[in-house]
Amino acid sequence: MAATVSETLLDWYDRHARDLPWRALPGTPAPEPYRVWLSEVMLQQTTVAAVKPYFAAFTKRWPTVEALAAAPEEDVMAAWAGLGYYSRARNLVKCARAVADMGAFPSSEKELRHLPGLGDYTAAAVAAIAFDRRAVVVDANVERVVARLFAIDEPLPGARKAIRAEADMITPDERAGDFAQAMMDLGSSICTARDPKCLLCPLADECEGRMAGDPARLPVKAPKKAKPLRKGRAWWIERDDAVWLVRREGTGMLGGMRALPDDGWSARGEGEGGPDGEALGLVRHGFTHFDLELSVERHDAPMGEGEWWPLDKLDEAGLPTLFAKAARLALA
DNA sequence: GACTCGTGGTT
DNA sequence: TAACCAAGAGT
Repeated sequence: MAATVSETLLDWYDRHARDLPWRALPGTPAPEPYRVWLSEVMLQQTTVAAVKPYFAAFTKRWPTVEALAAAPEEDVMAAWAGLGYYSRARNLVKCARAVADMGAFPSSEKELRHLPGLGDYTAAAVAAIAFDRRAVVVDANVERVVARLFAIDEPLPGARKAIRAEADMITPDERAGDFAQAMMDLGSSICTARDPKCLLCPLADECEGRMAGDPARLPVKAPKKAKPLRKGRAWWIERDDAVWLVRREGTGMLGGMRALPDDGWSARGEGEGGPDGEALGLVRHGFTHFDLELSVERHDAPMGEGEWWPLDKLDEAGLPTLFAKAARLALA
């Protein structure tokens, strides 16, 4: 009898699994749920290479979910600075505190799904990887592998329902966590978005997309809208070897993060004016749905509520990358 | 379903 | 180099 997709893939995973800091190698006990959850949240829309140093820093500073739950939110936000999608950090604290109150992470996908910051993907991933529960784990890798394996021509996001149904069909009752990670390893190393390495693929013989002749065209996606260019201004206010920093509003762009005072470019398309200062230069920064050209200007008087932050400790301020760039420009 | 929400690496 | 892309969630 021919091997099933999951058998073939798990056999491949046993031989080729990537060794990652948050992962147990095949055949060894599952990692602590805390580490699985933390890594999965960090990995949302974020590359493995970007996550590694943050995962190391977080687990060293906060070794348990209880430790993280006891941390001031401000410290967690600053530690997250540079990783992006800052609502993840806000929800990380909320979730840690909820779990600490519960006593432990719940083990079912349904209960996990109710925790802040855990959507369909992350709830399924934690249930499968940390608790060895059968769960259908669907991320962008799985979508791509399944769309090709079954030659699903319907464009995303409409195809999600069909993709999930096929993923459910091939998810095994045992080792669902390894199966999920195998699908993601396959998607990131072999069944890549562009130029898939079909000659190395363990599933090549049964891949309908490959048989159809052009697997790279799958999954079909709707064209993206062009990103507009917004312009804004930010002020570098320096006094006695310190700079004036503010904290941004709790939600929205870079919400809850320390920042330079600015003209409100994020809330509107254009800034709201403000005092003229000595021009220090322009910072270009790309966000998900627009590009920003930020004019950094020197000013002398504090603006709004904020704090004087010592320049020799600026690295610890937790500035998101946009403002870290602006600071670099001002100090150059 | 359509938008918002970061960043850095790859092609 | 501009475009594309990455272990998505919340509204």
